[in-house]
Amino acid sequence: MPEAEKPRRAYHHGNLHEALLDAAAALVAERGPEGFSLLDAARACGVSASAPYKHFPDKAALMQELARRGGTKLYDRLGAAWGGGLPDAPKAFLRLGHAYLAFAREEPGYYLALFRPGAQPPPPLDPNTSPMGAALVALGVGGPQGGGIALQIWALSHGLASLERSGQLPLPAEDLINTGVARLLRGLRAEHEAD
Amino acid sequence: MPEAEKPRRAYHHGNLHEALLDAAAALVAERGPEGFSLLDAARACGVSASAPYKHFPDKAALMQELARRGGTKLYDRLGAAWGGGLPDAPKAFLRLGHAYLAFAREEPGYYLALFRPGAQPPPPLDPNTSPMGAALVALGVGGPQGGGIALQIWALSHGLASLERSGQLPLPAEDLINTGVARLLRGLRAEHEAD
DNA sequence: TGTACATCAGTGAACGCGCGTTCACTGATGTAC
DNA sequence: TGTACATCAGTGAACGCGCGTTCACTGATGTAC
Repeated sequence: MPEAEKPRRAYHHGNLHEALLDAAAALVAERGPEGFSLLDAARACGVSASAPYKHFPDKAALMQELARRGGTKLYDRLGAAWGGGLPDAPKAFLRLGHAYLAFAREEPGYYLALFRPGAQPPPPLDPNTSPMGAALVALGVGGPQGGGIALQIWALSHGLASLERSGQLPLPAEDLINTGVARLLRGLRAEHEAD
Repeated sequence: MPEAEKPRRAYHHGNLHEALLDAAAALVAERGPEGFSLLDAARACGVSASAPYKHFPDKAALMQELARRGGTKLYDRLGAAWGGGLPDAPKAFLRLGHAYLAFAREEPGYYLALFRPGAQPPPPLDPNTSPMGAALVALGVGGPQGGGIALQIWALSHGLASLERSGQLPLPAEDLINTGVARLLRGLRAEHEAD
């Protein structure tokens, strides 16, 4: 295998579209949403300031696409984690929480882009705009079933991810997910047994 | 009462310092942290662009002060809500969750300033920088006691507040706090009974 | 009570900067014959 | 296989803008005598 340059990007860079999104995700992860510029992204790709306009109509469109992809990525992870709810709900919910946490950790750029303050507020649980809502609905666990247990697990995971990100959690988020989800489910079961 | 102009601000505006912080809080609530300029705040106060520099060394200092005050406000609310843990822990924890939610709703500017992404990550539970940590420690419920039950209630409240803010909650956050906190505590109790 | 003066919160003009965006262009790629 | 040409992803100079910040200033306030 002679000349084993993997990216092998030509003069035309090959894939500026993807490279810009990757760069934007990295910059958002570093500096927060709104904390980066299109020129930063272009510089990170080694390309002139006007090059991005061949791939996105403007900066907002790039951010939007970043959020859209973030939604898809999260959706995929959650769907895989849920695994049809097998072998039982507690195990599946636990995997859901961990997958959520892992996404926030491993894809901070997409995570922040997805939940950036000031983002257009999507209609509640519209599968096209609210990725977690879409995931929950698709998984059949969205809405008020179980008195909102899915939403509580979601909120717990989201809250833990957010607090961990800002360095305010003195205990491992993993452990808090484990016992937290177990407690929520146990509490729910106790309600039913009380009937 | 002749000339009943309440603010009665003189030429020297009276209290630009406070007015700037109020304006900043309102602007952050509208457009998110980083989404406003010092000139916007000055304009909102009907004052020239350079006037703020008589009260804050620079923009960052204003933001910092906003976050500091947000911390104090939250701390006060939570302390009052906890009420010494009376008459019992479940009721006190429930009030804590509701107080947290109310703060995010009624003081969105301070809430966002306090948890803005990219804020300097404070050392875990340092009472000087992590207001919720300070509150929990001061209340005697911080740290790993109860397997982190306080942290889970905090994360649940934070997650619900955050998701409500972005319009992704199809059920009332109040109800989800009520049943969520009850479930967490019931689950915790069940753990102890199993011993 | 009245005058002189220090204080200090405001003004407004000016600056340098980085950003988002445009535009005419250029050079590599891919297709038609 | 070779040439002609359309395509299109890049360049780089230029623009207008709002921002953060500075500076010398001005006018109201408060205190000393």
